Amino acid sequence: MRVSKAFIPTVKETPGEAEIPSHKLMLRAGLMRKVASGFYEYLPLGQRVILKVNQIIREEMERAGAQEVLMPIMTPAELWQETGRWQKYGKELMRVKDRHERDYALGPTHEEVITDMVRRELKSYKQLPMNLFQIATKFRDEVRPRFGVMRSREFLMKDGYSFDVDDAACDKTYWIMFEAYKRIFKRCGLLCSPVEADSGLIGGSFTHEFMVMADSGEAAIAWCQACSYAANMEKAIGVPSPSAVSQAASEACVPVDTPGKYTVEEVGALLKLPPSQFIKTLIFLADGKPIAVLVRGDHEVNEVKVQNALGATELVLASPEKVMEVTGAPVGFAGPVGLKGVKILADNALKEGHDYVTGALIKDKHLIHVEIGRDCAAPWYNDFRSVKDGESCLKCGKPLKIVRGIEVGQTFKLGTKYSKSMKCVYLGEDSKDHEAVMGCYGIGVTRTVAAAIEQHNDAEGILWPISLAPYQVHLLLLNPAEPEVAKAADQFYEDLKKAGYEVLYDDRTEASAGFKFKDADLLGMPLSVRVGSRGLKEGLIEIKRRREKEPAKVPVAQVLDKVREFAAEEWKLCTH
RNA sequence: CGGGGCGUAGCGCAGCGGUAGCGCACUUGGUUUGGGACCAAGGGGCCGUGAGUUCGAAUCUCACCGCCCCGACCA
Repeated sequence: MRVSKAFIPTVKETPGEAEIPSHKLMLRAGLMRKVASGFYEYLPLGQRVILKVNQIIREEMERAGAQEVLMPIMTPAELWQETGRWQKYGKELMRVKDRHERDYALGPTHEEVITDMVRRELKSYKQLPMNLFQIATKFRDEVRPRFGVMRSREFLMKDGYSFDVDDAACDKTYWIMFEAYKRIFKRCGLLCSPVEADSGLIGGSFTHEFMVMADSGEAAIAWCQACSYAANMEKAIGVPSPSAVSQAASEACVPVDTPGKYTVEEVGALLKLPPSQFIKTLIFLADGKPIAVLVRGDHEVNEVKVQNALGATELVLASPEKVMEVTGAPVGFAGPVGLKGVKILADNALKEGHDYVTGALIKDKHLIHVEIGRDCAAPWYNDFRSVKDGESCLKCGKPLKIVRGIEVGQTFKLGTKYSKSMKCVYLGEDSKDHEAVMGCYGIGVTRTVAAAIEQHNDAEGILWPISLAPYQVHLLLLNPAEPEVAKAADQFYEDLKKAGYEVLYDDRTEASAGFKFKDADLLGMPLSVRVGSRGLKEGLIEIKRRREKEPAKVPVAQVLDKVREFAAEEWKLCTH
């Protein structure tokens, strides 16, 4: 494509609305424009990247035995009512009425539609397994769209659904999809890790989120580089640092004055004791009932873990008034000793330690020499805290890092949740009806594009992995006014195309060399070929990799070989 | 939905009671041409919308709309 004829509106200044690198660069490089909050239009360059991601997904899904279908974006309310999600989904489900006042939802995901489709055709176990996917526009009326295409209301998603005869067969399919996902993201040139996660609204028995590591990510992950253990903070388990005191206190537990000191830090400073010798006591309301959660002074309560352990639907921190009512003291002086009438949960890390300090349930007093089990009843121990950065990995003992990640895909084993409520059954070998066992597998296509930029950019612009780059080679004609230079560049354009490369040819006569360099850095094609009078005089052409600072200068006759060599190196980074 | 901020030229911004401005971009002519060139001449605005206050409103007041950020929420 000649730049002189292309629709690639690059922008020098950063639009004010953009916050994170991918959003800024997608606007600046002319990949997309915003139409309204949460809606974007993709310009030619953006669309080319999307098509590349789609193609990789198609190839890997087909390799894994899935078949492509296409479902409507408008879905009838009755299907959602069958599974109860018409009520449960909330405002995110975009509801619309047609001219006959009939209710529909714009599909945010398609479990109901696909289950309906399959149940109408599924008769015998001989038709299973069945694994179907589509790449289609999804609509979710997000509370707060942000970060450009990272969290938009309309977006492109690959969603796949599998149907198997039983649990074991579903597991097998799940792991085939899991492997396919790893291949897809590797081929997209992304550093991506599957993490154990919570299953949320879709429900089901187990699930992985595929996270692209990037500082701007919305989710925190505990990650071990040594053994590649990775888990969502809601699930992650680490080995805590040793307790401050390992021997039981011989003295009896006694109150001390701590006037005006509420926090672990303040009381610790006053008593000259480390935070890890404290028991931090937080009062929560679980479905309205007060509970106390104990963690070590240097740890934080993980509310999702508490909520899941209790099986509660709602967990909120108690108000100061409620704390007063439950503990008999203001916030800051709660403790397990003498605490009556509430269920007490304690984090596992507290089990090992001794001689603790904790609130005395009296204003301005704390207790020292506290022994759990001696001074108060043994609580319900479980994992109730968040992993801390630098803690040891449970699997290999190496330090865990807390990193941020962008969720680009998720795999769920659904079980029979949908096939049961929607009666998606087949006749088994035993001549009886059985519910199909389902899995579902999503990839945010447009989000993957943003994540790729998030992971591959510098101060000048994008650095596309060659597998996603809109064009593999950016050819720059530096001196368009000089006929012999222009002629040479034109020839390279033809030769490179003939050699099978996708070439963006900056043939503009009005743009200066410097302008073209800046545009090339911004657009981020992995390779650029620079044809100028300076080099041409000596018979040399510059070939520059976007990731390298300096170009290679090669004789005219060797340009294609050098391009081939560099391209091969780039492809190695995107090969599974 | 709570808190904060912003709406002025295509983009980035200034102006904050008295004739609507700057930089970039755009058009024309000329000179340039290896890291976002220079000179000259131009075009482009219901100052988000509506109501008020005022002799006079981009500027003050109120309401509404839109957008952005933080939070709650999130396959």
